[in-house]
Amino acid sequence: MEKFGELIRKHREKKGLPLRKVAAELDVDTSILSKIERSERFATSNLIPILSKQLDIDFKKLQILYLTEKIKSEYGNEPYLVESLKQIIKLK
Amino acid sequence: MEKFGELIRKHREKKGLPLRKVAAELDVDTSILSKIERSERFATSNLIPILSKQLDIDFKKLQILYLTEKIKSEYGNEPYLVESLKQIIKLK
DNA sequence: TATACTTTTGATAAATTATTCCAAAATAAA
DNA sequence: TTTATTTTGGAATAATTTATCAAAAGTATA
Repeated sequence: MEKFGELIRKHREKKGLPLRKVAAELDVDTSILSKIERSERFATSNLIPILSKQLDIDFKKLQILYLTEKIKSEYGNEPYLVESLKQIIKLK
Repeated sequence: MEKFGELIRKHREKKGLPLRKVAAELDVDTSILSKIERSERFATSNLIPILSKQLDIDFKKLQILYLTEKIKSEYGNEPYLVESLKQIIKLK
């Protein structure tokens, strides 16, 4: 599966926007966006809708990608994770 | 669904153990265990196996309960959470 | 009631983790 | 080369989580 960072980089480059410009819209330092695009760190959740809009990426797609990576990185090693996730889905 | 804290309290009382005793096994202050039992805070994940053993609670059951509550509290309000969880399950 | 014991509460502290900022180095484009 | 962009790493900051402690409240029993 395509990574979050790769996706936004791809879209940013397609639009010919420099990190500098997009980072300004997000109100973060260029270095932070650079790290996000290279998966060196996670975006904060408030950035998702802005990225979606600025880069014309479907919000649902971006949000799912974001959550998937975040939760996997945080809980990926926990035993019985899948069972737990199924439980959460059932309860929703 | 029964809460994590309720479950361990139920088992602790069934065994007639004071908070003090179980807290000592967990190497935490009594007040912390009290708060965990009343769902005022989460257990740390290293406590789960100890609780399981000391209180004769099935580890799988306890772990799933723990993860379920933790993830729900952290991500419960995120849009497309269910879709994301399904994605994670699929990838596993 | 008095005593001992257990549990709860809340405030503060400590520790951990996440995030940001900055500057210099590296890379790419003009 | 020059200019702009991107990457990198470290230091600083902020935010969150977790722990500690002491006092108050509650419970049980003599």
